[in-house]
Amino acid sequence: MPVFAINRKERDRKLRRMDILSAAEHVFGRKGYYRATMQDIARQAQYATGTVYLYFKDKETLYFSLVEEKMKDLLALIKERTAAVGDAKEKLEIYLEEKLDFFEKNQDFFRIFILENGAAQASIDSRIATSALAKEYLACISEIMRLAQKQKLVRADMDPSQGAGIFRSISNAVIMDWLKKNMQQTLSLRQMSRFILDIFLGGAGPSDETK
Amino acid sequence: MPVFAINRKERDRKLRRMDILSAAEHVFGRKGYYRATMQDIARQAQYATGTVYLYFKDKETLYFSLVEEKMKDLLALIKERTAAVGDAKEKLEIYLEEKLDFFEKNQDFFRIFILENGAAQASIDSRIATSALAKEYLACISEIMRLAQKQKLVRADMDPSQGAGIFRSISNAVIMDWLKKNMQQTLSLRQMSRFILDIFLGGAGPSDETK
Amino acid sequence: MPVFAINRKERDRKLRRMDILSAAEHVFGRKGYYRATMQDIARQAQYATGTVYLYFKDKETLYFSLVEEKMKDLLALIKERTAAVGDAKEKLEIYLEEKLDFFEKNQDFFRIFILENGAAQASIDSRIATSALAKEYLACISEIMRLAQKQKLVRADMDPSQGAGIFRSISNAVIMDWLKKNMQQTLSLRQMSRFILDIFLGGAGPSDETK
Amino acid sequence: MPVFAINRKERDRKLRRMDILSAAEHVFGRKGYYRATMQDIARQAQYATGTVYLYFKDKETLYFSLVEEKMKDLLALIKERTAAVGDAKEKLEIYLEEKLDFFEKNQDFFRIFILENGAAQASIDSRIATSALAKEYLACISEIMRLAQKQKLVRADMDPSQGAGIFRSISNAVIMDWLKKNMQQTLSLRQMSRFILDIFLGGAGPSDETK
DNA sequence: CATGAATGAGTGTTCATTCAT
DNA sequence: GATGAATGAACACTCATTCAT
Repeated sequence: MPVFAINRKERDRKLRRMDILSAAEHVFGRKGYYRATMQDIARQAQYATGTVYLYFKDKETLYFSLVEEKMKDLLALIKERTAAVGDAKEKLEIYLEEKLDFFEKNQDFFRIFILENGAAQASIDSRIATSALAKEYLACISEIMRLAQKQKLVRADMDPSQGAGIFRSISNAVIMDWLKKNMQQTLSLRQMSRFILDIFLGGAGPSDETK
Repeated sequence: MPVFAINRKERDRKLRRMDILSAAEHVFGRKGYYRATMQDIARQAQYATGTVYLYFKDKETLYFSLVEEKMKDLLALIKERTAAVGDAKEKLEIYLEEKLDFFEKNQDFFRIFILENGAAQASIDSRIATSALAKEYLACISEIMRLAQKQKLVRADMDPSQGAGIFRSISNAVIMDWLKKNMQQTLSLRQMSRFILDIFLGGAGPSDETK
Repeated sequence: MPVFAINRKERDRKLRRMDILSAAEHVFGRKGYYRATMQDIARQAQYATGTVYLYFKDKETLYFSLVEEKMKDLLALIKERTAAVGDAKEKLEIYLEEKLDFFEKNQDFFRIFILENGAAQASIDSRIATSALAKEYLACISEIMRLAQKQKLVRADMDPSQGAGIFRSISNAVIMDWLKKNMQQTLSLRQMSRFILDIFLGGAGPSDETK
Repeated sequence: MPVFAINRKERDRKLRRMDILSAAEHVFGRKGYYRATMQDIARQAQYATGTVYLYFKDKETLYFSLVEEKMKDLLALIKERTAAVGDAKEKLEIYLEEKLDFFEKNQDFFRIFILENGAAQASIDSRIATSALAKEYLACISEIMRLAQKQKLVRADMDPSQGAGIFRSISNAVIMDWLKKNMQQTLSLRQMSRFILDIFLGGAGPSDETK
């Protein structure tokens, strides 16, 4: 019984934690870090202000927990599904599909992700710059990039991490574009996967067929 | 003589305004909008707090003046130099060179630019989203993109504004990369121009020569 | 029990609100609106600065809440007690007694009241000029004045609202005088009621008996 | 020549001082002491901010100089004209006429005067409370009041200073009323003189004729 | 554990006053 | 003397964080 009780308690605790993270995602995603208040988030989660502090030490911790956990989910999905295949092009396709699916379902988070990227890269706010997960995320793409070079899918004279940065940028740009143009959601974001890969590998120049 | 005096006054006023804008660029570029305080900026400019308010109505106005004026400078450079040529590829090259030169000289501002881009795109903070200049900037690249399509430089089945977004993303990614890796500044950023254009037009796949 | 709990909460909230209003009365009454700081008031109420803002949106709101609520109390007393009688002279007597009693107990507020009157009449500060309550207060006296004219207590050739203004002025002058001379409080202010009425109705000329 | 020069200088200085006082009257009269800024006043006077400080030590001094000098003018007029007559009633009439004339010509100042009265009486702001002139003004009316009692014009059982206070209050109330109702200025304020005196001496009760 | 009232440090902004020109 | 740009102290208000209930 005590075991069950503890389990229930822990489970409940996790549920509440998730409630708060969801609320935080919603609020941070709409207002950004500074304009979001802890009260906004607590209210959104239907808890009292103080309750949030039982689950997260402070605002910053809440924010980074959110970013880290979402990124971890995404990264886990990607790693899991790409691990199974050996072909670099297929890995890139899977990576894209997972990412697009993920952000189609987590649009609030995409806005956070974009800003966080910017802030991290610009090294404004000490913050995430040092996040292990952010590095791992980059490393994961870089790894695929290296493989792609070995398989002659990607030109050899390119720093894999730079390639990863470019690949990520293009996909982010396309997601952003989709978010703005496709507010009505008639078209699935996932369908952009092939287009992104084409652009990344073949560029925006006229397709080979035209040649 | 009074005419001179007036000129001197106006000139001095502009100089001081520039001092403050420079300080703002420095501080906003390092801390971001919210963590930067008006005192930080005043101190950086070696003025008293109140003095800043003689030149800018409030913090927001200071920030947007900075963004707008820098963007205007950049846009003016680009427009002026691309206007002279008719070839789309050459236009893209010039665009890149100007942009790279500009951000090599304005690294603090690049960080602001990136964040502002993110915020604007994510529609967080009403802010610049509606900035006429930001739109003009986008429109300028879109225009070149349209021309590039007409000249068969870029595939026809691509929304010009999306193409512009992708082009901008790639160049930003490369600038970011350069900023991080090239802190020692041994390599001129401008030299990345050709690389970026290659990637954009030809993709990251193996170069044609290898085929 | 929950019902009780809610009642207790609301009651406590009202009590705290009153604490703050009392402190505000004290401080505004001694320093006036502009020289009083929110910290003064918070300290006087033995709260932190921010606490005041939990009960009042801003300084202006606090000030006007104070003025309005006190005026409402006074007006309610007067209306309630004058409603019962039909004789205009008696109404004026009751009005005076209530007003004198009220300001004897609320001397800090009398100072605010006087200044507010002045500011409102001088139309300096947009402020209370439009206060519904201030108008109602005036209207209430004007109404009595009209009745007094019908009952031949007051000369017919006088604008009731002007009569009300004069009546109020005389009573304020007497209260002011009492406040200054009677700091020791040996004499009840209420006892000036008959004197004020005599002056208003019969003037400061020699009494009829002497004729 | 030097004598003339000095005279001219002094005369000019006095003129400029008057310019500033006029501007101060205008601005203080419309905005009140705290909301008026030294820049408002300087601009109104068409001088630079610093110039005001060449003539008045600080804001408070400027304000009190204004109040004192205007009051001195009024008081001088009243004293001069009442001195010539021996009849108390006539003195009161003259007093009223001068006061009404004065405030008809100095409506901005009347607002200041009213507020200052309130503030002084309420002893808010240490300020004028101790002003010798304000006391002298009161003393002057009190003196007339004493005479009026000796001449059986005013009932003997009334403190002269209180009588003065009441007399002043009634006249202020009437001026206020006139200012509000007579914005179009069709009726001269001076014509209210008899009415005020009637009210003060005979009260608002039905006139003797009706008896 | 949950609550939300209380806290008070921190920031944007104003404006009386000074002083170099 | 006149100017008005510069100063910086002062204040209203916000919000992350705490803690008594």
